[in-house]
Amino acid sequence: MKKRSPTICPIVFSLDTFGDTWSLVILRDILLFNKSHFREFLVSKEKIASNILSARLETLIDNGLLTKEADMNNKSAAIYKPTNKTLELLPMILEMMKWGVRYNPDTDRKSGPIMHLLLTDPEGLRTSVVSKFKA
Amino acid sequence: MKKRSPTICPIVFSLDTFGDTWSLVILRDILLFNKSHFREFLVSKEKIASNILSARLETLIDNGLLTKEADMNNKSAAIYKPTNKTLELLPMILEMMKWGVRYNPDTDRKSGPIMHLLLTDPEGLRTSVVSKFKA
DNA sequence: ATATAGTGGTTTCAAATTGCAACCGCTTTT
DNA sequence: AAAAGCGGTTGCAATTTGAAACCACTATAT
Repeated sequence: MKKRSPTICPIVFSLDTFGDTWSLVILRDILLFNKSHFREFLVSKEKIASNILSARLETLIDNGLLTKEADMNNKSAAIYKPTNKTLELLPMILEMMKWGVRYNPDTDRKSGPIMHLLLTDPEGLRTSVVSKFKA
Repeated sequence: MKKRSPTICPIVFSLDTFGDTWSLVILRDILLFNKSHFREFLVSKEKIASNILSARLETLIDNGLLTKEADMNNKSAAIYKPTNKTLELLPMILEMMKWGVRYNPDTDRKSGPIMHLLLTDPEGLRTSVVSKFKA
């Protein structure tokens, strides 16, 4: 993943931190779809390649957005979790989703409680995601 | 710029629409720094190459985020303007900026009224940007 | 204990994208 | 008539991506 030099612009900083094709897809899977394992990220509809996934997880950890810890139930398994830095990204992610729903005619509006909450009570959705990981 | 297939996910839709390395930098220059000409985008600190700029402007127009019109003061000049679709992206952009300011120690917090407004009255900042283009 | 399947990856390599630099045609200014 | 401004395009090398195969280790089933 390409990097620009240190920037004074908050937008560019954000783009350099998570603004590639895959990082937000991974964070979505973690924050909204309760995924935490390498293999789970591989099977999402967007079909990320395992080498790319590996690289992105590494930069997300380097950027302080994810932690990696051992799964105590399975020595060969790793668990990826969001940090506070990532949870504080939720307002932006929810605004992005609102915009996406508004302009993407293919949006899956009905299925699942997430889309419904997004449109009726986004702040409630945010706090419920946060509390899921603060627990 | 790479594209994924039609998606039901609002996040992926957003990423496919403006989620590359340069689109939000261009939109920032237009929305916040009052730029509208090709040459103006070229001289921003991030140093976008002219061929890439050309390609991005084209996809932004194709995606309905920009319009291109002739500059009546100069036959060889073009003016790029944001659409409503872009103005509705401001909530997301402002949340992205808030997060960037919070986590980027290099952020230029003092200079210019934008950073001050972002932290004290983001909604006022949003409406002032909108009215700038609705006028 | 032995084989099978699950886990988190790495390696290889071709194809696509990016980025730099030079160049271009048209218009406006001097 | 010359020079500078405008919005680009072209050519090409370097980087990044993506698909597929492969791998070492762990856990499970027989």
